[in-house]
Amino acid sequence: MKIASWNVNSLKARRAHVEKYLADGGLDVLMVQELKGLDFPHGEFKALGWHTAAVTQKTYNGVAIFSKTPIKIIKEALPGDKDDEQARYLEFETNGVRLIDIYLPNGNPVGTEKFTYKLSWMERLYKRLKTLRKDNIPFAIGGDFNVIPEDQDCYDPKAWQTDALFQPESRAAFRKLLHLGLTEAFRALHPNAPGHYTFWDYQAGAWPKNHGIRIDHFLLSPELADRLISCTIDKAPRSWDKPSDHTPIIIEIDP
DNA sequence: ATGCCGTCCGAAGGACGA
Repeated sequence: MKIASWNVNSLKARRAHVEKYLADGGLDVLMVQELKGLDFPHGEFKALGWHTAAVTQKTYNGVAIFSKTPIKIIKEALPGDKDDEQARYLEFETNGVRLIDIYLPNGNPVGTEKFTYKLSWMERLYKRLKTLRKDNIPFAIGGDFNVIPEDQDCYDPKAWQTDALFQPESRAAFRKLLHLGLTEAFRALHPNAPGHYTFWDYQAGAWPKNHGIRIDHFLLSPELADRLISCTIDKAPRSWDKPSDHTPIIIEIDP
């Protein structure tokens, strides 16, 4: 079972890219982030053979899933704050597996309510995942975590020192998720391997110079970690015409 | 030290991203 996560930076702008990836990627499930629009063309994707679900809002955020098998939606929002209307969370089951698609808040600039929102969102996520662990529900969570876990996940740690993605608080909150007994798929299979990124800024020639950061991740509960076959970053879509600034990360799970 | 680029909304340029 192949599951991919990809921040597409506008579904409207990346529609052809997504359709190409669904056609050629050999995926069972694709989870995407940053739809950046209210409308989601369920009918058009159904015609292409995909079950879909989406949580959207106007202009910002938004997450969606594509699956070859029917989708049972579990939650369309992260519990813990009824006033939070940002479309960043989708928990579902498909093909007998619990999956979670997230677009974790960016949090910049540090020292503002945006950063405290990021940290509070991560604490709410911790509580939700803790519940799933306590209830012994196997799951995989993937998405744009907007966290650079370690120095080796960043081409130039100094350049990111003041960024919300690299703050000690952000990284500690990420580790706290791992301390629930979760496996970070890419790093578990590729330890001590710097230079592997999932995001490259559009500016300053970041892509050709491989000045990237690794911020898109999959975390697996123990049962699914046991079944993890591979975790790869597919750099190809970042080289396409008018690309997203992120590229897909893919896990393969033994069925 | 800062902007670089891209997208949205909407019809100019600010908000946001990371």
